[in-house]
Amino acid sequence: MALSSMNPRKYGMNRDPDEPEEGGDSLLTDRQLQVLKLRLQGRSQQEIADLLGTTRSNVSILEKRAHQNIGRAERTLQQWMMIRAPVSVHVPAGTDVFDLPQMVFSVADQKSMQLPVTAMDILVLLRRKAPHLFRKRAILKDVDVYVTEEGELLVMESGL
Amino acid sequence: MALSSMNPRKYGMNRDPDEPEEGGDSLLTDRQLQVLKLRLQGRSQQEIADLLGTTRSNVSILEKRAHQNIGRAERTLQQWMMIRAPVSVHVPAGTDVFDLPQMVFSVADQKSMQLPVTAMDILVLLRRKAPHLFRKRAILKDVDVYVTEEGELLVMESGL
DNA sequence: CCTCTGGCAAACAATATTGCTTACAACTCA
DNA sequence: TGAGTTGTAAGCAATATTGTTTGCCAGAGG
Repeated sequence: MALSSMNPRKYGMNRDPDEPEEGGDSLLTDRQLQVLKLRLQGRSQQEIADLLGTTRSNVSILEKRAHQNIGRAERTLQQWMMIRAPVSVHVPAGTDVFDLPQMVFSVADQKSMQLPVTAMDILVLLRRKAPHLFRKRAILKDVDVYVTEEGELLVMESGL
Repeated sequence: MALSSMNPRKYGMNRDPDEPEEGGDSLLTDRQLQVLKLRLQGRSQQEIADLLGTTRSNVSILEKRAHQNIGRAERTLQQWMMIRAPVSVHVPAGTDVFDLPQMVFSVADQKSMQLPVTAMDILVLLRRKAPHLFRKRAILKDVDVYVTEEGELLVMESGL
């Protein structure tokens, strides 16, 4: 049985107007979520199209727009962190990662802020967030490190 | 000089149709970003309204919708991580945090996955992401922990 | 009392986004 | 070669979102 028969939605209807979208919605529509989940289970676009009762091309576009929305969400949070972060440190390529916490703390000190993170937190988090920017103890490219008052960290290649 | 005179946009125009939005856009519109930045500088809504050449109420709504979009972005990424995570562990209240890495690794082992994180990474990351869910070595509420293949972590209160 | 501050509702025009279709192109694998 | 796979473009109807206005309401502080 095609799943679509349980979703007798009109053309172009992608949200329920009865629910006042209280505050708990995301960028991903129901349709996009269905496609993502089935895709993650290894199904082909054609299989999904049959399950959802639509065309293969449509599934392709639903998937594409879903990933677009995920990218938008990521960039939105990065942007928000960047404008909100009281501490931003420019780190030139070649810097020793072990010097990094010191650099962050010194900028925080200048603003008489006390960050809720330890030096080790910084090392662990940065390594995790951008492994491709490190090589052994060296930093490969110029990066900017942002830290919020809550201790969230963001690493970005300089000039992005 | 009011900033608005440099933004001679028509009514309802919130994006430049000439730029094909290559792929680097976020949820926050220019207008929303202006308000957020000025707000973070401590300005009042009325000040900002004067700067941008609009009304105080408008600034209030721009600010509100900006925060709505940030929330949407957060929920989107959480949702994406949840459906994508091959490892999800239910952790009952009262669990010792030091048992947590073991729980995660055992689930990963069951799926014969090798997570690119150490036990310490897990402790550091979870403490950082949800400090309010911990108290000394105990976990306060039932939570679910999700881990992706790339080693990203997410903690969520169970049933949210 | 008044003022400054902020949240929020309803309404509107303009623009953006979505789900969908049809059609064409490119790739891999047998 | 052919089949299975995926990306993508153009276009359409329906819905969502945005910036804006006007107006009302509430707390804080003088």
